[in-house]
Amino acid sequence: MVSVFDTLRERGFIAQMTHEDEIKKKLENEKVTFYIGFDPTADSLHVGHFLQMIVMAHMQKAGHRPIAILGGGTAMVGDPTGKTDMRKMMTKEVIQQNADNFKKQMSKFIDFSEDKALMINNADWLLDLNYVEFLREVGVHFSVNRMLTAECFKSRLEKGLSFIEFNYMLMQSYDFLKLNQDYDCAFQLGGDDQWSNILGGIDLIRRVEGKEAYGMTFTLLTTSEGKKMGKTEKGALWLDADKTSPFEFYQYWRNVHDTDVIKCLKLLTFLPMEEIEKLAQLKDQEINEAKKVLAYEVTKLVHGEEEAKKAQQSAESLFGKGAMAADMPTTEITAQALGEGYNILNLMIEAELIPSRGEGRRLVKQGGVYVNGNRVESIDLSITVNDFKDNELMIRKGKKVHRKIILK
RNA sequence: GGAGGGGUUCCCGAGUGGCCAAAGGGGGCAGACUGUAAAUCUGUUGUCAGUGACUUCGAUGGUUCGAAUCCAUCUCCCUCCA
Repeated sequence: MVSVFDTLRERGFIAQMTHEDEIKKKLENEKVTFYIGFDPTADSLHVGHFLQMIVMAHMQKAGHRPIAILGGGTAMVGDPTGKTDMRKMMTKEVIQQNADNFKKQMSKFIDFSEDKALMINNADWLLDLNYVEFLREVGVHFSVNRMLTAECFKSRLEKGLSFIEFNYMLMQSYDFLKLNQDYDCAFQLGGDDQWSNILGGIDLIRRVEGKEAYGMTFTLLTTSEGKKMGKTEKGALWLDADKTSPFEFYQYWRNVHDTDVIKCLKLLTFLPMEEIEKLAQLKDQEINEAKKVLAYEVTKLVHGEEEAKKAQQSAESLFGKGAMAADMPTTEITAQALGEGYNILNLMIEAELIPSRGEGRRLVKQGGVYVNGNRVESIDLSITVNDFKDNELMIRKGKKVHRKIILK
């Protein structure tokens, strides 16, 4: 039996940890309660969160108990880590709404039944804190001098750091202390950018409770060029099917860089290592096979097997044979609106393929627009009923962006 | 509270009365090359329109034939001093 510790290490999750030997031993011999925090700053989880949930799932499988902390309280303040600008302040209501969405999505990956995992909102204790008491209980234990030397604040000192954000570290540390007291949780995990915040909590527990606590961070999901992964032209890659369709989601992973495929397979899927090793042997064109596996597996985890299959089929017929795909972004148009003929540019605007007619003109001029597989030569092209086959029409922009128009 | 500096198109950043829809870079988009990859090269990047019109340079008013550029007020940000 392989321990979770070895699994995490083998798959390349671990970035830093506080006490390697103790952590390893504990994970192998005890049932450990650990926690990861999620700040509800958007209305859906994204890929960064996904990685954290995979870790939780690995840990849960090994018999440990995860606590997912929803940062309903901390999100009120805003984590300055990795941000170059001050965050927008969010209202209580928005944060609450986001937290609810998170909860729903998270339940897909983690088993919260029978106390196997907990989900707690830190707003429960943070919002009611008394300022002076908090300062006396928690504030005393923090040295401003030392905080300022932390990497996460350093960069912000040049751009400006407000007092509210400066306090983020104290609040997260307090979370850890609270969980340690109430749930006997002595182990915090997080993305590598959370390292200093985690250390803050460990320090606080040691000072207040005289107990040892542990921390571990994981590799941030970055491309080989060091950029954050999960960004698309529309912003983040969301786990919510309404915000990022399963097809788009699939395509994102289908198109990752060669150099990132294996890393992603290890981090984002539960495929056994032997299988991944095999895929790692592939060269050049064959790497596409590994990408297909990656895209399918990740989509399956997030959207379910059925959606993953659909996305895969769409992709194959689209890029493979050129046949009609069953599932891809569609736009409906009525025969009445179509009338005597609909200008191609207007149709593309209607289908949200282009933001303006100017953009459309450019695309056509440069030969980047196709209707039913034929390049559009003129911006005056008029689409009529005759262009539809079985009431369907395909418009393609560039090589990868497709839209199906349905005649009603 | 005092002194100074600044807010330019998606981002960074030039521009200090007409030649400015505004240099340059980044990013985006398309084409070529490919493996639905990367790198590279080319084109393009305010809106509408067949070369012209309209809206834009923190906000509002003013000076002027003409303002991103000058003046006034407001607003936000930064630096130094307290």
